[in-house]
Amino acid sequence: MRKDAQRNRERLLAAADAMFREHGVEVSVGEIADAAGVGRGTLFRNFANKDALVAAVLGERLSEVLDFGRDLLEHDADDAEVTFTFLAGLVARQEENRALLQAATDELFKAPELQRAHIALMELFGALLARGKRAGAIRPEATATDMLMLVKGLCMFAPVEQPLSQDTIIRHLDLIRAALTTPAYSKPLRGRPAPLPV
Amino acid sequence: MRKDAQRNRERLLAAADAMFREHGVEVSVGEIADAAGVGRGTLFRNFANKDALVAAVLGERLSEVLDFGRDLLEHDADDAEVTFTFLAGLVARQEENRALLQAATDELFKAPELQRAHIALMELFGALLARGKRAGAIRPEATATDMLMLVKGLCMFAPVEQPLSQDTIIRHLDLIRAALTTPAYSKPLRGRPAPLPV
DNA sequence: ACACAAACGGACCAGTGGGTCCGGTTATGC
DNA sequence: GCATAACCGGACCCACTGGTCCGTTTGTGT
Repeated sequence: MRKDAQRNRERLLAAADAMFREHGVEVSVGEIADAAGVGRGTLFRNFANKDALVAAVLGERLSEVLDFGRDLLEHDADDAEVTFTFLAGLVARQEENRALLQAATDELFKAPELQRAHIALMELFGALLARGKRAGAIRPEATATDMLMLVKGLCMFAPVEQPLSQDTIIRHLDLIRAALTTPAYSKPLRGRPAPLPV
Repeated sequence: MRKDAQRNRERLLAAADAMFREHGVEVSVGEIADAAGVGRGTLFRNFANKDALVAAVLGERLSEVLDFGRDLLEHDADDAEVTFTFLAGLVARQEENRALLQAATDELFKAPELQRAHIALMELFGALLARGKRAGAIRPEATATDMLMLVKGLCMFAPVEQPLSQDTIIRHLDLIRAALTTPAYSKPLRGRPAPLPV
């Protein structure tokens, strides 16, 4: 592979990533190519079609999340809290990834590379929950799927163009906590009046 | 207003409703007009633009939900459970409305008619929760906004084309219940192994 | 029955999307 | 430094979208 080719591929990935974060996955391939400073032709030579590009970027993001979670699993000693530490961290950097997660349809996950990532993610969730359960902090019946649901709910809550307020995020994290926590460990939600407009 | 005009308007609303349910709010106006058996011109004479059509249908759906909730509020005596009865009912007919709810952006809610509906919805949520709290079943800090978040999370969980399995729905309802319920009232989630594929 | 406004519907428009193609350019092995 | 294949980029293509326009049809009041 010629090195200019590789450089262009990286530029494309970086540009796509940036555009997806900012404008959602709907941005046109043209805009991405422009942002990367290459022609459309180059884009399609590197990625068979737009979905392939999305999948590639999503794959990168997922592996970051996996790294983060595994690191936590290895170095965080607090069994009762790891899950929530993880979720908080996830959400902190989630604002950037919301667009991708929203685009993460089943269709996209047919790519074998992403399938592996997904399985790995579920295993990670399982491992985190297991520690919480061992400590008696997480309901024994809670599953990795539950956790995925809750996180997805947060990501999907609003369209990408409408960034989530800090308030919304905190509130949502509290809800997730309440849903997963064992009664003995449950803390009251932060009380706050409900603002009427969405 | 000529009566054929009115008939066409109703046909359009019905067709739009059906198409939105089945294919999501992305269907083109052309398809909607075709399904209604009228020309595009007729569509745009009744609704200034596509958003107006979506808003009109969404308004109808919302008012159904409001009716359902208010009825429950009036006739269901079980304070501790009304909220969950409502949610279960909502979700039962939610499969049909998911597309609309997913399309319910802030942009859309600028229509004053929808703004009123939204406020009414929040008041309904508030009233339902209030009864639960009175019975000690709902966490006192839970707000209408929380409830909206949880419901939205369920609706947004997957794209419209991918119908939610009964399993997913039940599971999600359990999570919502866990998140809103007071420890004293909490029941264990239905335990079920986590299927790996999304 | 008739006249006429109201309503119709589909041809049409401009804009935008993903994806292709090919004449020119550039890195690389010799 | 040269030949050559890999690689480039943007002009181009077609499908499709929301929205407009206008010649034709149709309901309705008299």
